[in-house]
Amino acid sequence: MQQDGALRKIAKITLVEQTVDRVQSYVLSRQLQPGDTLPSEMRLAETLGVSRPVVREALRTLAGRGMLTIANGRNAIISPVTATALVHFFERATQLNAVTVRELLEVRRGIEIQSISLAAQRRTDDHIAKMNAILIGMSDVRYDLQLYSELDAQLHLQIAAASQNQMIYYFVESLGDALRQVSLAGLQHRRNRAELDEVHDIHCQLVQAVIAQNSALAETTMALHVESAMVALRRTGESAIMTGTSADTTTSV
Amino acid sequence: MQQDGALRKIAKITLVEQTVDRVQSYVLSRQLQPGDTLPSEMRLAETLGVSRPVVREALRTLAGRGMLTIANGRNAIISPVTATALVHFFERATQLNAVTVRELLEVRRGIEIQSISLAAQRRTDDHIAKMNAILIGMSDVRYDLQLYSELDAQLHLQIAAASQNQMIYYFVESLGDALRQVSLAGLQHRRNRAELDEVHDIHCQLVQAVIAQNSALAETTMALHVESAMVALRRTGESAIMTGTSADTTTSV
DNA sequence: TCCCACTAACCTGTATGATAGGTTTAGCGT
DNA sequence: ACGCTAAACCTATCATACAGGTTAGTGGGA
Repeated sequence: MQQDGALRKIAKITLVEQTVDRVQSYVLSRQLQPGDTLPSEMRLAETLGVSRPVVREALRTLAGRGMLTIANGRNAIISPVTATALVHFFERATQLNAVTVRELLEVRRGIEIQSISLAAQRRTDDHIAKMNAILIGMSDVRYDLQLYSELDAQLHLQIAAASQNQMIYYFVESLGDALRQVSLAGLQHRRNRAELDEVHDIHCQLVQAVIAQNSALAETTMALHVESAMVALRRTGESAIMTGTSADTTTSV
Repeated sequence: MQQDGALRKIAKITLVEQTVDRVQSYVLSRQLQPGDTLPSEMRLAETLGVSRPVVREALRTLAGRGMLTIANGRNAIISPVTATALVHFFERATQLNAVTVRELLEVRRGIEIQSISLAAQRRTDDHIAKMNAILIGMSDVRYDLQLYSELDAQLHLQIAAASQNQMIYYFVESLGDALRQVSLAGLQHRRNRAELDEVHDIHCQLVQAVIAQNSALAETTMALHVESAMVALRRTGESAIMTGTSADTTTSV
């Protein structure tokens, strides 16, 4: 009786998983858009011939993937595409140490260069205005690391917006999130004023290149910018390895 | 009456959502690694003071995010980080037309350039050997679009492997997946032999640059390569817009 | 002594039924 | 015509039960 397990395994997709697929097909076949609602759990259960708990678990799975929003009293709603799935992904990768901060920064380098390259080609006057506004704010808080890094993130987002590429925007958003959590605190502590001025100067150059629609210059400047972050990280990485973990006094005295 | 909505929203986190967070904290606090198991649903339910269905729905949510694997008879298992979450994300973005193929290709451009740049710096002889093996295979099937594109994907993956950056590998993997589904069929149909030879030639140049550890050359060559794909896409995009929702496997009744 | 088959304990998969509480809508009253 | 309320609908959660998969221990046979 156990030997047909090999065959069974193929056929042995659980009801919940089948339901996940079928709900997904339902959404796809009707071309449901963000904001549209699914039928109620009871109706889905009847239609698909399964019990309500099975439907609920399937919906939770899809909600976990970022496809649905579930709330009390309302039918499930199709979610718009957002960066949350990416945020979860990066969060998890860093928490498991499956991926190092260095690796994230390298990805960021590729994305940000592409981002500013497109931004230089496609930016509108409106984008420029917003970037300049952010730059002015940055100059004001230039020596407040907390506030500055906040505006720094906004500037990079604005550049991504100017790239007219939604996907790039999501990546810049989620990568910024992941990197802030992982390394920013430790990273920025050991910067003196000269270095901070230099960083701000590069930010100005970035915007200048975008204004001038000089995408080659924008790319190289951005490369410089990200690489300086990598260097700073390497510097901190040597002394302050994982302040968060156990109080293990390594014997490397 | 609507004003307390803000307050309500804070207090009104469902038990399932709380349980999601608490299970996640549990995993984090114990530093559970891929392959490790969670306590049984019953034990979790007791520990957290909720019913088993609530625990199950929370676990399904986390499984949807790619954090857990759930199977019959076994406790839930911590999943390794894989590209599946990214695949779902890209799949959904393209299905909703929230993102165009052009946008995906632009992201790919940034990632692949970074990928090959690092590959040129870090590749080992073993990587080179595998790339050459793939190139030979490609040459053999040079005019069979189906087989060629398969090896093409493998080559790009091998380059990503040589970059020694796991995250980049995931991106190359999932972007390849998304782009294959969306555009490859239509895209490659209108290529004649001369163009195919040209494409193959560029592939050879890519590997040459990696071998020579010339990362600048590798970057520009890759830029060329991806941009030619963009041009080809634009060409097909004009006539064959959205072969789109193929009525594929809507199998089970 | 060693190996294998079998069973018992544990676990997830799924269904049913019930109740509490949030949302929406239609109807009622002014 | 407008506002309010109540009914209808829906999700959230719980308790319970049983079927079927997995694993480990146990006892018997070679």
